[in-house]
Amino acid sequence: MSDYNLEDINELITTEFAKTVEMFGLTPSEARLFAILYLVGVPMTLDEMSEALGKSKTSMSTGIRTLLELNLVERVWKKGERKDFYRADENLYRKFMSAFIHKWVDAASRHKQSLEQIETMLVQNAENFSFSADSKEFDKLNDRLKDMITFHQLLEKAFLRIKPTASTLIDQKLNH
Amino acid sequence: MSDYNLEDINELITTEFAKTVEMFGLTPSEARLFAILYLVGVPMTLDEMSEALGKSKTSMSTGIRTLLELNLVERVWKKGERKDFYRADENLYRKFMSAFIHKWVDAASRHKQSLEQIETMLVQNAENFSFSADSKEFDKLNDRLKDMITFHQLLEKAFLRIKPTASTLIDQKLNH
DNA sequence: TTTTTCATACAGTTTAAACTGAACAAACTT
DNA sequence: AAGTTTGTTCAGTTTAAACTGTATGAAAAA
Repeated sequence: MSDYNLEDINELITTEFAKTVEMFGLTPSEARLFAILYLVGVPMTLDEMSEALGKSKTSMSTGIRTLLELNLVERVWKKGERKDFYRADENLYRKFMSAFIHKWVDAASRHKQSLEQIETMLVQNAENFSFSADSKEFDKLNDRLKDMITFHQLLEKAFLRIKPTASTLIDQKLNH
Repeated sequence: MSDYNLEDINELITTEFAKTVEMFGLTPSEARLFAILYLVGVPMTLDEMSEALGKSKTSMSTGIRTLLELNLVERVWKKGERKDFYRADENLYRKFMSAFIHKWVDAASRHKQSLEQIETMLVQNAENFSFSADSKEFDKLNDRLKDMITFHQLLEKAFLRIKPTASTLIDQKLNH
């Protein structure tokens, strides 16, 4: 039988789990940081993370800030301790889905608005193009813009439909 | 009234649309390439793309290959033409959702399998840890592994629920 | 108050990604 | 067959991202 020690296994799990975290748009470093934080389970200090990842404290500081902004990690206060402690939330699915959905819906919505503004602007300037060789190009652009805006609307809806709680999925299972 | 020419507006739309495409994990260059391809509407050659983006033909070649692999772009054959032509599919939503869902479900599934293998391996070596100080660590790891695997299962399901056709969304609208 | 301990800003360095031009190979033209 | 045209490979370069160490400031300890 192959024999691994727990450290090796920890390493294997971290590497594998980090890959999934990367899917959510995090960099390899950020993903690995989160993976370790989650696997360790107990809150860690910047120095401990630095030690665990073999990277500078500065890197940990910036990395943890990203994770904080995404709300994937939280700072915990410990009595009598001066250092900051951070821990990864237990509920992986809820946290990731919330962060992910929020980020996407938000971006899709903003980009849609921008395109709508461009469309308005284009239509306002319609006369400038209507009597020239640009007429056909104008029509095509207008057409494409409408398709893009529809695309963004569909994206928003699709991502909003993903419920950030696991319970919803279980409910649906029962309905089958 | 502000006056833009069509070229400026084209530029605006391209830039804005590319941002959305980037959300799907494409690099800024790839996203911009797709945006132009979509906006132009007609199939383009590598040289035309190179001209339109102000980048080398080599870049276009590698960029278009990525888009092809994601199935976001297709090669079209033109009678009497020696050059390759490429066009972006009309149906944005369907294409992007298909590509996206496939990529994600696939990755989630693979990573889940890896974690399951590690879990099996861990349990097989359980005796090695049961009588040592590692016992508690072993339990924690095992626990974490189970949570991760569940997380991956939920991810798979959640992404599979996103239908890659807009019609589904319309149907749901009617049911309200 | 002075000293220590911590997190973060910043400038400089290292590392990785994107990009380019020359060379090549395959397909076509003459 | 010889010469073009076209897409891709590859080595080298440029550009951008990641990372580090020193410096700074804030908070706690002495």
